[in-house]
Amino acid sequence: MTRAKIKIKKIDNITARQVTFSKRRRGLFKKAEELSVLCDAEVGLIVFSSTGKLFDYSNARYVHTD
Amino acid sequence: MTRAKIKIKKIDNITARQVTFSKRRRGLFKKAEELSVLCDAEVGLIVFSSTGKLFDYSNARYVHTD
DNA sequence: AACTATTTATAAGA
DNA sequence: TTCTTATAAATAGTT
Repeated sequence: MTRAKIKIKKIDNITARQVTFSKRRRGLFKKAEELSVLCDAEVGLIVFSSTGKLFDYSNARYVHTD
Repeated sequence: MTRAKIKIKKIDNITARQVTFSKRRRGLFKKAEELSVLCDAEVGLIVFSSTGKLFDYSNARYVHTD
């Protein structure tokens, strides 16, 4: 996606994989929040890194329609 | 983000909001899948549009560590 | 639904 | 891990 185009396949090198995870995780959560705000949508996002660390986001509002 | 930079605030016009929702929802789900593949992460994503329509993604593998 | 000018995300490197 | 930067990707406004 930048200096060089990459293939979407598991990154073998552990260090490189962790670096990419940090960068893309941030981007993903940012996009998730933008979608919820711009479009008045409810979004829930859960990510576990390959080392088992949890990251999550939600803007859920508890609503019932009945 | 493109022809013009936008503010991240709720889009008032319903039609415009739906169009943006469709475009950005696709982008978000694509990014979610890319993260899971590239970084061997587990990702769960749930989105409800403002009209209550559900969209979800998960690559979860059921694992236990004990 | 397609187009395209621009913004944004990001791979590689420092 | 944080910054830089060149380039790929996403997307706002338009048609």
